[in-house]
Amino acid sequence: MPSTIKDIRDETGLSLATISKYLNGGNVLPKNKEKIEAAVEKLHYQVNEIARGLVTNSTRTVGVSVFDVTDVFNGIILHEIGLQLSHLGYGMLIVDSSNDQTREEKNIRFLVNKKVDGIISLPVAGSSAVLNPAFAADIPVVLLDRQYRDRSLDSITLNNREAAAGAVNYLIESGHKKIAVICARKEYTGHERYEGFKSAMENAGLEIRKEYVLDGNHSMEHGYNAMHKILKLHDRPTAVLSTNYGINLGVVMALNEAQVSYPEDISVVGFDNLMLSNVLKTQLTVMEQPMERFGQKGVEILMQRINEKKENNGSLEHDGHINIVLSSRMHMGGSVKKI
Amino acid sequence: MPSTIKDIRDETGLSLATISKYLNGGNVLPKNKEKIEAAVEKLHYQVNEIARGLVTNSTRTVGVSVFDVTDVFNGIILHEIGLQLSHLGYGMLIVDSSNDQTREEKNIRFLVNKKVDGIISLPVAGSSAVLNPAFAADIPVVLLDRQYRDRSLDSITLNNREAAAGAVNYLIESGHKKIAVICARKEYTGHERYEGFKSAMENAGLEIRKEYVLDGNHSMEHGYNAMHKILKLHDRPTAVLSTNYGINLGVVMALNEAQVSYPEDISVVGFDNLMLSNVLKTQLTVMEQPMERFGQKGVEILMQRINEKKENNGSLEHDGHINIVLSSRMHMGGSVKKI
DNA sequence: TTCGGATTCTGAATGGTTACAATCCTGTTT
DNA sequence: AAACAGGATTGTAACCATTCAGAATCCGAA
Repeated sequence: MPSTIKDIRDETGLSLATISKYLNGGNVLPKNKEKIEAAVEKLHYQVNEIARGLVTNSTRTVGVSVFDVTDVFNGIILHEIGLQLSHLGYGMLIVDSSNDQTREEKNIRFLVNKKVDGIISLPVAGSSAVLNPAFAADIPVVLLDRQYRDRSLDSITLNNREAAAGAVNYLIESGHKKIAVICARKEYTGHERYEGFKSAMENAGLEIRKEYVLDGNHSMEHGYNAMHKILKLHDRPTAVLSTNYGINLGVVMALNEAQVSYPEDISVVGFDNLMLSNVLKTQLTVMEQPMERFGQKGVEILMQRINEKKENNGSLEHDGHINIVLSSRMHMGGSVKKI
Repeated sequence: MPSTIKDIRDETGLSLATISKYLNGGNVLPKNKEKIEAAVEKLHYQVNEIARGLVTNSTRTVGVSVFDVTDVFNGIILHEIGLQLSHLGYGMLIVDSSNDQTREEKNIRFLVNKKVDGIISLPVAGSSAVLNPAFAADIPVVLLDRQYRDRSLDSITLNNREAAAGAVNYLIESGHKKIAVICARKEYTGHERYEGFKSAMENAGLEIRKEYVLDGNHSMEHGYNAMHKILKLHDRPTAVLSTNYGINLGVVMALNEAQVSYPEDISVVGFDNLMLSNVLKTQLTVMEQPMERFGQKGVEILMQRINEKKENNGSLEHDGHINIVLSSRMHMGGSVKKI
């Protein structure tokens, strides 16, 4: 039903090659250019991307694998990636692993089958072996937010350790010594941030008390429960570091519910603001991630790899990997008291 | 680099047609079956979906257009759609409109260009004209969550009016007469829910006071500000209806901050629970949407249309449209006081 | 031998791109 | 003025990986 390049040929009397050339930005005589344009207009012609993809061996589509679509963080990054890609005329095929590595493996295989030009992965974690099908097919991959411990790959991550350490140092400078952390050590970023917390405490010669380390996962629920536990301690810390947005939310809810106010009764430093910031009477002091930069840089590096591959005639090899480490910045709220 | 069906031919000595037939489930002699399987194994052959798509004129990909990827509601629905599609061997091409109709129009065009087999749209709103390219290309479309006012299309929606009316009736049965609503009348679901509120009030012969209708958008911020406004009224309502999850969040935060407790000081009925439910000491009574059903039904109806189209060999015509209206159910929390 | 069902093969088709050959055109040389 | 060089434009035909009618072949039974 939709018109093809052959209809344009019949309409203009030109050859397929000439039309194709013009459609791809080549030079043709002015009068032919007009003929083609008129025919395209008249027949509502649109290039068939599938057919084009078959011969050029490229789909102008990148696969994006996320560990959890329902996560706000993922949402924001997807948004930015989609924006960047659409500027470049690329589409994105999104697959969701629901934090399940088996699913992730299937998803990667699926993307490879769909012949995506590249893959951006916000990995579940675990082993980089899930990416093997992509490597076997010479499809460039860029990691976002998390890295693998067993293999070095192109990646964009946050300076998680420095960020957490910075937050802790700020608390220390403000006079705090008894500092608790609500964290998720088994998650990649959670682990890194805990390590940052730890080294800052150690550098300052401060004790890390066992009951001040509330380990769980990056969720509102964990933040809420952990904060309640902290409030019940006979020897309360004077400050708390929350290592994730979900945890922030839970912390604030628990504080409100217990009618404990910050920074008067306890100081809080969190990670990421998002919509929370619009609502609180006293804004939280948080380490902010440059969310949009994740998406932008991810697309940028991936495109670089895709182009390199084209120049190498399809072979994907380069020496070494690009690891971009984004800086967080401290957003000053009013949730830390000087003591 | 990856092996093609021709490599299988060279390996087995069979013809392309026979191999293709077997690969698509046809009958071949046992010895040939073995040969093919061995060759496939040896060469790691995978069908090239692009080439197959070119000739079968189907991509086994559906386009999903969402009004905002960063919205939790969208995230959950995407998750479910992805799950269903992957069971069927379909992929999803997600495009994000950021609540911008111009972008939505571009996105639809993009999906059409990518030759998706069908489109599921959680529309921004406005005019159904944005879908014209899809109709022109005979691509089936199913609407989720929202409908257009200017054209009837296949859709899955919630019984928004009944849901809101049910919530209000429950408040009325509990003895409330002064009921406020925090809503978003310019959004599709918000409008419907407000209408439900209105008719329930009118049926009960209750007055809708202007200062009890807090109109804005479906956001935490609006819920927060509106609740604060309500608390400042000299003649406070005894109950509040929140028409959206974001609003719920803001309402709870405002109440906590003002140290007004529910249901003692004021009763609250909301929409949707999500992670909020894990956290509150007193759970909110809410109208719950069957989120997963949106995704499931959406995929189901779309597949039905795709198959109908195949049977009609390529023509997309059917008499009438399917409108599935999902029922919400009331989740009893403890946020409503009998008075 | 013939018939007929099952299987296999041939070759066209899908909608484009692209290397290379052919043609056109203009300006320069003889 | 004719011949020619050479760059720009156009056309021819192969190719991409697959599917699918329809023709050809095979094989066992009658």
